Amino acid sequence: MHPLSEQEQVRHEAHAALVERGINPYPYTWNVTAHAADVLAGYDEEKHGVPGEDGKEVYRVSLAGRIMTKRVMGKAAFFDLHDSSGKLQVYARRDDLPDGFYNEVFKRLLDIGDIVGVEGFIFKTRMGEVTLHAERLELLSKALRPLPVVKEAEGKSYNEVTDKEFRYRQRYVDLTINPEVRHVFRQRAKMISTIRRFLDDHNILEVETPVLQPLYGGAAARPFITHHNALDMPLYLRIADELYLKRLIVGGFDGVYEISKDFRNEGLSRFHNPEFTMLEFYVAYKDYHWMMDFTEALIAKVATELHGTPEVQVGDYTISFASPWRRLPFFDAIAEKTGHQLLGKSREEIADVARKLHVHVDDTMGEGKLLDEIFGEFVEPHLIQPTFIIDYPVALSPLAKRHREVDGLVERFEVICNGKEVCNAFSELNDPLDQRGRFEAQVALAQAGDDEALNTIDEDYLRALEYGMPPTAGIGIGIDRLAMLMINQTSIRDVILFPLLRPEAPADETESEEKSSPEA
RNA sequence: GAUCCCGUAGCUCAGCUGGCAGAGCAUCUGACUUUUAAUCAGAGGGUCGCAGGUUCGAGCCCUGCCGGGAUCACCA
Repeated sequence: MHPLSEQEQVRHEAHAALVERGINPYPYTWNVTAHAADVLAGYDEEKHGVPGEDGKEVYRVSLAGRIMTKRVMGKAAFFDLHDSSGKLQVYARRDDLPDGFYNEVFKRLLDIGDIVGVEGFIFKTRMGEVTLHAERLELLSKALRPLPVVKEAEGKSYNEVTDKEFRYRQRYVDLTINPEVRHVFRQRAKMISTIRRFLDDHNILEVETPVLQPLYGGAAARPFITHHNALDMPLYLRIADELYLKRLIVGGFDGVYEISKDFRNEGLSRFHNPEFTMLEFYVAYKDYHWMMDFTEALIAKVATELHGTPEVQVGDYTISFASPWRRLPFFDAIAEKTGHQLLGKSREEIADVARKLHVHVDDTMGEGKLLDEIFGEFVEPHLIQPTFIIDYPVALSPLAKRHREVDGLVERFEVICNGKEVCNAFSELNDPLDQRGRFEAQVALAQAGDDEALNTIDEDYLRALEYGMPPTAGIGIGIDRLAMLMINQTSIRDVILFPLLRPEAPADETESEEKSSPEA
């Protein structure tokens, strides 16, 4: 065990003293009849009175939560009880509690951070605060570590824990002391349940497909590799769900969706966590035009559920998710921002323009890559309101269907919002011969050294397509990035409960060294 | 992977030109039966991220390492 701080020693001693008195510091249940927020909403000064007051009803409740502040004044005390809904002040009086409890247990052995159950009646103090007058008070869980104490006055917080590392590593503490963090994750949950309900209501079936895959595909990214012992074979953690979900469309479902963790073995940043949540769905007999209408409706619905309006404040911008969103062809977007129309231009012409625009160019970059660079630098960061960028070059999109009118393009869109990609969707490529050709082009790229291109053709996926996949529209939506927008958070780590961090140094160095040393 | 910034008590932070390690909250002792950042009186609490170096002397300067943040690179 780590060496105990002074405050921890005090708490360990309190724990022992409680046991000594026959009080179990970790009892089994407490009958909760109300939450703090219910009480604050439900108390009515006209109607409710203290026991013995004529013509008034006594509002009795039983709550449970953490002691977060303690103001002791001799024979009576106030403390703030925080539960999942908020906080309620409790008034504890020596003479209203069992003999000795107030002086010897409450004052001496209960600390900030301890979880307690309180039963009593609600009244309003002289200062006008709705308060629970305790008639019964029990310890439900002793906190052996001191919780950082955050004080508040007139809407301002003092001594708030600001250290991001502390907050991410000990998210349980972050959630306990920062109510706005709980709010973020409630909003995230609401966002996901809204999406689920919307898809369910449209008869799109929720399915589960493999996380462990013998071949990975559906995106360009480096995978995590693991190993199955019994089969003695490598397995990859999925980087996307796409190819399995489309097999299910082949199988005859009209629509399927999956909300899943995907894994990409890449760097960490404000926008990237190695495991992240992806929503993908595929709907038969539809194309990307239908998908744009559907996506607008879905995301506007999410914004409205969360905020009561499709307008969302994101950083300095007010972003409106109300439909319709602007639909802007990829090449027109580049033309608009740079003045160069590159549609139909050769690789060399595009490279010339890129050089003129001071975009880094080298010989290994194909035209797709060059266009992507120009787009990423001159267009993407400037699109704040949600915008459909449509009709991408074929080279960038090995799983998308060729454009019905324009040669060299595919029917694909991305939604860009607040300067970042949130969705990627296509009319799905269902021609097995075309798909084989695109896979072969990927393999060629991989052999040329692109470590993100697929290096193996998924023959089973092609076999599925050869049986016939109906025309299908499909989309992937990055749930974490959508959450960042919807909840106005600037870092993906603030919308993921336990983001990946480097491991902490072992608490006891000497012990682990002894274990790992063969000579010890 | 690169660059810049940060790491001091449980928490928030100060620490000057290198000269005894500081404050508020929390903790402990005492007072106080409607307080609310409760108040009043007193006390204790430190591997200054880690390891070296320079110096009579290092929280402060130098080097390396560890951890975090931001930006970039990477990222269909």
